[in-house]
Amino acid sequence: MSAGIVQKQVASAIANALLEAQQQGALHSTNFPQPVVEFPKKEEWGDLSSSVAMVIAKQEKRPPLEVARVIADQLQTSCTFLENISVAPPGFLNLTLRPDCWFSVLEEIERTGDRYGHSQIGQGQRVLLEFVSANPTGPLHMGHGRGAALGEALARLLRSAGYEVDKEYYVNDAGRQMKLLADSVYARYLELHGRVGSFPEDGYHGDYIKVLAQAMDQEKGADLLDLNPQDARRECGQWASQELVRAIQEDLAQFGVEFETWYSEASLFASGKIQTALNELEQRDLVFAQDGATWFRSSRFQDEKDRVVCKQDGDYTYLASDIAYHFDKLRRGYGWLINIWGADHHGYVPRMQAVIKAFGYGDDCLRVVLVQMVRLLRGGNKVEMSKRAGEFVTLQEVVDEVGADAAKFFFLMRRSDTHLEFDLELAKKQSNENPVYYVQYAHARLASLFRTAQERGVRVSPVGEAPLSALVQPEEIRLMKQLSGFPELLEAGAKALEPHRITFYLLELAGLLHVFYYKHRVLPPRVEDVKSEESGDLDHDGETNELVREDLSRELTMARLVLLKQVQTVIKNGLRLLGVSAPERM
RNA sequence: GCGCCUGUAGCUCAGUGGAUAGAGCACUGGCCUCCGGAGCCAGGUGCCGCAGGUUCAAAUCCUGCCAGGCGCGCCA
Repeated sequence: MSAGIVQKQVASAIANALLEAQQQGALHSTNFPQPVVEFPKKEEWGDLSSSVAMVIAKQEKRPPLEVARVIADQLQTSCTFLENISVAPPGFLNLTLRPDCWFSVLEEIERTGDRYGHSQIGQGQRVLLEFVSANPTGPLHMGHGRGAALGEALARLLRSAGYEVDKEYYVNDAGRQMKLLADSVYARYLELHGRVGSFPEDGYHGDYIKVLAQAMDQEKGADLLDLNPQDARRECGQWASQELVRAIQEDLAQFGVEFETWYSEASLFASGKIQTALNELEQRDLVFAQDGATWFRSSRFQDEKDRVVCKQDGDYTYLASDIAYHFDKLRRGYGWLINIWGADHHGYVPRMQAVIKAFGYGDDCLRVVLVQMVRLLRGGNKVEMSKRAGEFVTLQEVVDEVGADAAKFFFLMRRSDTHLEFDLELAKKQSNENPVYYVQYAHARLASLFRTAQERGVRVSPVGEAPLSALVQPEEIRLMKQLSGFPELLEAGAKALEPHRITFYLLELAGLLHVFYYKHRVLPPRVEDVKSEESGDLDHDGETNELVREDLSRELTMARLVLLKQVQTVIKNGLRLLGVSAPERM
């Protein structure tokens, strides 16, 4: 556990107060829940608040407000780090901490550095995260980009929470789609040699097929014309899918997404793993023959009906591959499988859950994260895409146009199960409309500050040596509070599989930083500035942007530099989890 | 017909049991002699789709309905 150390401290203080109150007869319950401590919505309500009084009111058989007062009295006497404590209807405990409580957060960040916020809730459990897994029948498009960004961020988030995550891409290099690809490429190849090939009815019409045929022609010349059509087609298919997989790998690498393994569907056939998995099911009496086909009894496991795994013509269905694939994942020792799928595959989820259960695993072993469609806009107008005609915006085009950072950040600004509007013009804008730059700018601004400090010979001291008691301004306290919430954010985000929470956190943190930075100075003015500035140091005041005086002592400079160093660390940590760069300059 | 997802400010969306529901954008007006103005400040908006229910407490949980999206193959 590494929920924010301040919250932890307060929670245990409340827990102690409950016990003490009970020993003194002020409370009667024998069992107390772990007190929940959270940031209240309004600053007037204090730094932290707890609802514990309302939770135990029932077992105490007293009104929540009365219970809250008892706890408050106990805390008042036993707790030294509280500046103020109050109760509010219907029974909240509102706590205001002494400012120096937050200093421990700065120490914690300095001590743990780029691991600040990490936890061990995953306990080293091995997770297989499968995502993208687009058929190697064409280039990746926008929707795949969303899945890719999500998967990469999720992997990093889960690793930060103590899971051992492997990322895997399942390559569908078998089956009907591959046959169509082979036929399409072969037809284009024949055209190159002046022969009229019959282009498959539902083949792939995109221009990239022609490009593939040309490339293959360059490499192999007219060799394929001598083969019988069946062998030639197979050759075309294998060659094309290899090329496409390589192109996909390049696209993803440029997008900053890499996989530990690329798992071939065809290898399941070649190695006999499909038959092995089906035999395993047969031993469990979960397959049967009917109408000349072989069926899996998925209805035993809350699927709506049984499913065919081997067709009348003897071919395996796609489900058969998936059964073998997931069986293999489990056999490789992963205790938790996470699949990121397009939302249009949601109907397939119960079937896959049935497979997991059929092999004797709990249904919590497989978690499917569904990703909704991306609606692409350009300056507010919808960009039409038609996969049929081979016209779609590829991931490559988007990355070329707006950059990998902006693309990833935009993909991760929404919960995965909501539709996403992606406006190319907005993502490109280098202005306040663009959230990516707002966060990155905060980081670059701090980097610049530290460069300037170094130029002027001002050293950033270790936290332990800094006069932190100089930090008393609301903007400073707010920053420290926000920093203290980072560990809890990562834990909760990992549990919920929701990396988008990090983007919102970073936008808030960047906002607090910008406000602070506007209102307060950190470095003393240069000597020549002081001479020309007879009226003394200027600074900005509380809730307005009017100029006011603020004495900038040496101590204050030191303390603020140390604070901002930790802010920079956390922004960098957050951006890294999203897979977005934290630039030193922009 | 059945199933899954979504419905929150003009727009795009946060918020999944807590207090008077938030942010960005858009709109209006202001702020740079100074560490990066890609920044800051001020201005107002809501039958939280509708109706019941559970609870001390519901945007959040349950039920029904309405609207939009997506599925429901011996396709992948």
